Amino acid sequence: MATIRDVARLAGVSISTVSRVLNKSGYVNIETEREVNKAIQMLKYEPSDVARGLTNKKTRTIALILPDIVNPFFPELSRAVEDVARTSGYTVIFGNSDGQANKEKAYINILKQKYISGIIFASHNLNRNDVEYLEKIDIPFVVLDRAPSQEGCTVVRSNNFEGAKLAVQHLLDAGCNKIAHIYGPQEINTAKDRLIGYEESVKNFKWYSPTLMVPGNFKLDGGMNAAHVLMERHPDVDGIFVGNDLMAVGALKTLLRLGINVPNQIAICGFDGIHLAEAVEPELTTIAQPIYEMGVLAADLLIKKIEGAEVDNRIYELEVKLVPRASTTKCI
Amino acid sequence: MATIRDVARLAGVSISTVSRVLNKSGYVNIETEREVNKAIQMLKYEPSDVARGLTNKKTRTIALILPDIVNPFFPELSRAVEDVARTSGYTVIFGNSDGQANKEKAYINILKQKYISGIIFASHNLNRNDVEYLEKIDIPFVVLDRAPSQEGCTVVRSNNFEGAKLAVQHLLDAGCNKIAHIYGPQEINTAKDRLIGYEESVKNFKWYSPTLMVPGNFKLDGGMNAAHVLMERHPDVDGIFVGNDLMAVGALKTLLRLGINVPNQIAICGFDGIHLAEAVEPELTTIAQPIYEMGVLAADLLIKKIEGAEVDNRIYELEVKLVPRASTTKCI
DNA sequence: ATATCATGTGGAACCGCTACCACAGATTTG
DNA sequence: CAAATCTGTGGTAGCGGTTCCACATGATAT
Repeated sequence: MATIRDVARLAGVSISTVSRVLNKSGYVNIETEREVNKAIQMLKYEPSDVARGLTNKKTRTIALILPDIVNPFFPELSRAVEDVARTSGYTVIFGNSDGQANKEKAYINILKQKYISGIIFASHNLNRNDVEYLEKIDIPFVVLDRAPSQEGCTVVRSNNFEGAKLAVQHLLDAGCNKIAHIYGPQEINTAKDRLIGYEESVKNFKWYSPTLMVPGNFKLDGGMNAAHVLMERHPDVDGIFVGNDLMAVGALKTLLRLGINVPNQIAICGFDGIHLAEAVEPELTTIAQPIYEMGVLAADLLIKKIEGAEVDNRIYELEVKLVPRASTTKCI
Repeated sequence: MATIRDVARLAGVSISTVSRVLNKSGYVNIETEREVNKAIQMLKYEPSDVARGLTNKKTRTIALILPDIVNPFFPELSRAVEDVARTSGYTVIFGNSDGQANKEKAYINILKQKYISGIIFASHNLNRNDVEYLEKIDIPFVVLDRAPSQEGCTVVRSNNFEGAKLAVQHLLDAGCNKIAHIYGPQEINTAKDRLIGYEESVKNFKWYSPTLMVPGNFKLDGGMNAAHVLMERHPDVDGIFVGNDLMAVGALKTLLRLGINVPNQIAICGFDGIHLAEAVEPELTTIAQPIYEMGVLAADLLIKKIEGAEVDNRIYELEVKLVPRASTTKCI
């Protein structure tokens, strides 16, 4: 591994000069620059990121902390982040927090020691303290989905409330007359917003009842169980808006097993827009979040912050989109 | 951020001594050690990984290069790698190569500059040159699934050949009398092994014909298309062994749409054991690879190599397991 | 009693790079 | 024409660690 000294020696200049051409900083004679570049080529020299990191306190590495990469929402998001990072010359470290605050804290610490350039938190548990700490140690960060109570964060998310209304409206348009909702853990903001959106949309219907809202855990089995509960409580529902696609697929399974025709007897609409929704039969209608775009935006914002550009510390809200598929297309 | 010097000053010793207690190297008086530790605690000191990296050429960071994290096989694998890494004090960088050799090369270069400690390649395109290069620059690595032609690599994979035989046998046991196979890209070793396993198992049956083998791309749509092709060619098949779960789910979709009863008219068996197989209805019988264990093993082996332990450069082959589910459980 | 060795500690070079400072000659400026 | 400014380059002090070497004791061996 050639070092900057080797290049300097070969080019017959000082290391300062090499550093200058490397960083395009300060004055360098065009001739000299050519010589240096020639030497760099000959030695196949590449500056050590680690040595740079030591002086700069920045390592062109960003971290992505998410609850669990196995949850199908996150791979696509990660892909987006990695794509942006790579093309911008960054590298990405990923960590699973399982939504546990201590794992997150531990990661923050490790990342600090590594002079990580910035962090993206996906649906996590940051609190005021964490935010203050991150600001104190001066690590730029962007939050996905969940806005810490404290203002002053850059947050990327999509419009869950409107999405929920969209879902209900779609089910109504599809001819449903009694629409239930399976909701996710209420500690999670997105789940809450979707629940509120549902409630708001249906509360004035005569058929509305609070018992139409059944809790789930945002996972497959949660959706399966919730659908069972729902069928016992309200055998007459003919439409279900499920808080996320994973649970919606679970609910679909339950209904199919019960011999219920989807969509003709009961229509289902999910939320998220993950690929899984297209894998099942009938394919799942869903309110699609622009997952990839969210990842891209988060990564872009983070990199802007890292590189010192002014970034509004506000909530960047992206629009969701109804994707109608077979699970809500009743055949007359 | 406290540095080692701060600790030394507070403890009233030299930085050499602090370094010694940090690394438990050399002699340190038990008293002194206590003092130093007290100072470390008081200052909340944590050594900088970057500075350490500069001297050690190692950064307690491993990289995981995979084709595409969006492919449902990889999140689980990644999770395993990250779990092991974290508990061993390592951090993981991940990169998507899309199976493109140039992206892989680019990553190797970047990782070298970052003094990465080691790399795990998942189903990638390493060739002799790459292997030689990695050995030359002395970066430990482990390969998943695909063994580069050159020997001397540590490879983790599962027994795809036996798995395929298991699948065929299971379909036969389930009462199938004409079994087709949808296979994956033959550049991929695993796909090839599974195809060979299939062929070997069925070639002596009178119903066997090479046209029972239909190509797919290891993706959902590939499975869908292949199933169509198959149904036109051989409307009388009553069992399909599909080269991976993703395509199997696609095939299942096609069959269901054609109004074919699965498993009664046609039974389906996939390969991989990804969660998706349980999300569909009927649930998919599959030959499960121990995905998580493979990740754990790969990470363990890599870390052993990094830390200088002797690791056999051989193929570590794990057993697959038949997981019978509804898609092959014919009702009489 | 002297040589040898295990124990304990500090000094300083070095890892590879950046950035500040100093210096010198060429150009501008007032 | 002296002063100020621009251009171009080299020297060197860090960044925060690790590690080798030197040195001082007290204990053990010969």
